Amino acid sequence: MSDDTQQRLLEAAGRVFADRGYRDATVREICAEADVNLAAVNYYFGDKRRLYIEAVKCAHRSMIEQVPMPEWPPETPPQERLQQFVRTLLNRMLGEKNVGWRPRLMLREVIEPTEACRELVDQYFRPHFEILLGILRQIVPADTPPQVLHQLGFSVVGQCLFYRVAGEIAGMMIGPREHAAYYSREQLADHISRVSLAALGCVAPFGSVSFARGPADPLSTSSVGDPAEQN
Amino acid sequence: MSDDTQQRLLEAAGRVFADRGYRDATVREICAEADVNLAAVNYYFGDKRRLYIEAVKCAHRSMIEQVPMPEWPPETPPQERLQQFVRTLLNRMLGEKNVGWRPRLMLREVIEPTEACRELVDQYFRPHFEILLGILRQIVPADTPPQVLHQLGFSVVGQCLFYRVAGEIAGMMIGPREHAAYYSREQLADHISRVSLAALGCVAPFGSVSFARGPADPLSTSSVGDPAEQN
DNA sequence: ACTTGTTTTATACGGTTGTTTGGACGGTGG
DNA sequence: CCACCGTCCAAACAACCGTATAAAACAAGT
Repeated sequence: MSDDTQQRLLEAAGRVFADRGYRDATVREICAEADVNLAAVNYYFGDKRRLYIEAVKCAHRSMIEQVPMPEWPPETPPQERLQQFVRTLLNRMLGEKNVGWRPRLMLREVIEPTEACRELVDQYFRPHFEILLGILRQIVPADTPPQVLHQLGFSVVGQCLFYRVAGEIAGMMIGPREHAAYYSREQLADHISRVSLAALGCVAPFGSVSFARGPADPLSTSSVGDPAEQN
Repeated sequence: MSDDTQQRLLEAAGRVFADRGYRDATVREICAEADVNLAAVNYYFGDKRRLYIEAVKCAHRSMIEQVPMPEWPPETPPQERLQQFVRTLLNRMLGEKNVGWRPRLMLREVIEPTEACRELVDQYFRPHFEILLGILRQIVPADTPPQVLHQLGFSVVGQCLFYRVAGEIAGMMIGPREHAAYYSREQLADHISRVSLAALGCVAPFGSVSFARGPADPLSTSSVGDPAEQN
């Protein structure tokens, strides 16, 4: 039964690559973690590089089925879809309880793409980005140029990615108490959804007060009126 | 004069560490780049790790004076300040013409903080974040809770950070033509400012047309959006 | 039981790494 | 002139890396 050791090797490789990086991770440590012989990596994958590539593929494959995208009934309003999309995205990026190494491994691939990257883009990132674009298309005017739509998508994704990339730094800046009280995944997802929907004009903006008394701008006066928020 | 070789060593270390990573960068390559003897790193810094720490400090120190924050006259409207802040942030993150290694080095430190990190937070990130918070405070209502303000700041920073972290992937997804046409720093800064200001209610939101003439949408008034709810 | 093919093991090899060392060089004060 | 001191250099060191190999263990068909 080679399937067992091969699978165990893939998972151990994913873990070690994720928190040591490609060069820092040694095949010896990976094999020790997987409890297989040192030569197994050469026997099954031939190479450290090919082991890495397969580990990345395996990681993203099992992450898809771990946190699947929600299925919406056809009449679900786009605002609700966006909110749930953000929630799912954040859950994937921050990782589930004991598989936190998977998103970390993918993040490394995002920051400096290797050979495993193109497949990751085609099979993982682009399909999900298309879902997001589909949601946004239902919200913005029909004549919105595609590049604007794309950058809107990147704005949503970027807000989520921030807490994966700089979460530790953010925690340092606000202190542990505020972090513990206001940075759960649900709270973050709610905030990001609200910012995005406000930018899209679906919910009330954050600073409507100073907007109400701003300079007479034909664009802004004709837009969203004022949801009675006069604090 | 040791000061010369020491400084040259620091800069070369910054460059090599930035695009090779800590472990991948060899002291041999650093010394070759700096055109000094291999033993110099041990003579001046004692250790590879301490050389790295000093290189990070040196990098962020010289980056501050490279792209300074704009000085605003006291009556500058916060909208304009935010726009220029985003522009500066983006310029720093994507790097100036021939010093692109500095932000890359700092990004590595953000993603997995080491010993040099706390100093970076105290001297670099927090002061600039405070500037951003000061701008936002002038826009949102006075009774906005601090944690909401902080997360608004993170939403702005996150949108910028995205193009530093995932810029390559983004380029893969949209194709080289759209990237060349719409992803200059000025265009990205304008987009991010517009999204942020729209979320804050300072400019018209993106979906105002479809929002204004759309069917009486129950969501925008009752379900998701009503700002009466407080978390 | 013997052969055949697959999987696992122990061990070895060449190369690269960070670090150390002993001394050469070149000014400076006595 | 000489000893001194900070700086630099070439060479070497021990440790560890990825990879290769040959033999052992195993499974299964005949």
